[in-house]
Amino acid sequence: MCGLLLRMEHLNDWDLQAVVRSCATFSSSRHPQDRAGPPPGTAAAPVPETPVKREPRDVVRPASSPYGLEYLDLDHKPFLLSAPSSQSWAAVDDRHEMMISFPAAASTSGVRPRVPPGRKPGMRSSTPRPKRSKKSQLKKVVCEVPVADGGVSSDLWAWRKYGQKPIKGSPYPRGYYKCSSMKGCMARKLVERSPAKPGVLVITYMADHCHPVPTQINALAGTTRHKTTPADGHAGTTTTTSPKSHGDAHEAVRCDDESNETSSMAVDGATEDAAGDDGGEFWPTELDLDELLAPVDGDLDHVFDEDDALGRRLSL
DNA sequence: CGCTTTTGACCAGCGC
DNA sequence: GCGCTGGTCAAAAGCG
Repeated sequence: MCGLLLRMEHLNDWDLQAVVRSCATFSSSRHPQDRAGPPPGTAAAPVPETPVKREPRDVVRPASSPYGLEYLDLDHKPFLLSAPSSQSWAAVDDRHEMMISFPAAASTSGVRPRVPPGRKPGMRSSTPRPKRSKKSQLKKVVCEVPVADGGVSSDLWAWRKYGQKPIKGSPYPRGYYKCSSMKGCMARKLVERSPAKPGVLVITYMADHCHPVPTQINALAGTTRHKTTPADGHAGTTTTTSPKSHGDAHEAVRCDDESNETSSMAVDGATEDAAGDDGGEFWPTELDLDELLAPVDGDLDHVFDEDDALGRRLSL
């Protein structure tokens, strides 16, 4: 890969950490020595006052936030980061892209408030869902990851699939995932194959997590599935939060074609395993962006030159 | 037993 | 206003 492409636009108050963390994760997990240091992470992950309580949108995270977002030009035009192909991340051979888009009108979280559980059949009308934010206003982060990448670009979070829909114009269905790391977490992600590039998975993250990155793999998840549905680019969803293998993150990363079909926890678990190396701390949270971006530092000029081309890449 | 995925139905936004 | 489409819910079934 090495091409960690990071594109951001319309940055405002949305919590980017989860997203950034997501992308940071794969790179760090791919790069043993880079994350040799103590996961940085630790406590940096903002711990919500209550597990399910969302952090107020207007809360400004300290500049010293885990990923040092201050490195990013959050207030200006979109930019993108990419690592030179000469990168030492030999294991990563494909390009990852990420686009963060924010609506001018920060629709709260971009995702409607959680609907009280227990909706009864036929009672939907009695418990109207809050109006869904306009699609155009959803705050999204889009990552393109090569299918062959095994979903490494996935994240530390545990996701539970809650739906799948065929998408018009695309031969591949789109899978809908919610964060299952913690109940009440509104984080979601959509996974689908790019119609134009079947070898690329487009992962769209929406909303942010209301909890720190799970250290030990998700307590809520307990199963691992490996299914294959060759036809659609989505099935094969692998959900995993295997509570084992802490410390073998890299070996644990699956790259076989099957597991990488979709998001997943197989990968997530792998990265989580990495987190486990530190003894239960939220490792990624303090991942220093310097470290993360070090590989691309010298190439930013080059990257910016490509901005134009990238601007054409993803549009939601 | 607790979690997941699957799947059909419902709901709401958007375009015409 | 209507139809299409995408997003979500929740029951059912499967897995460890």
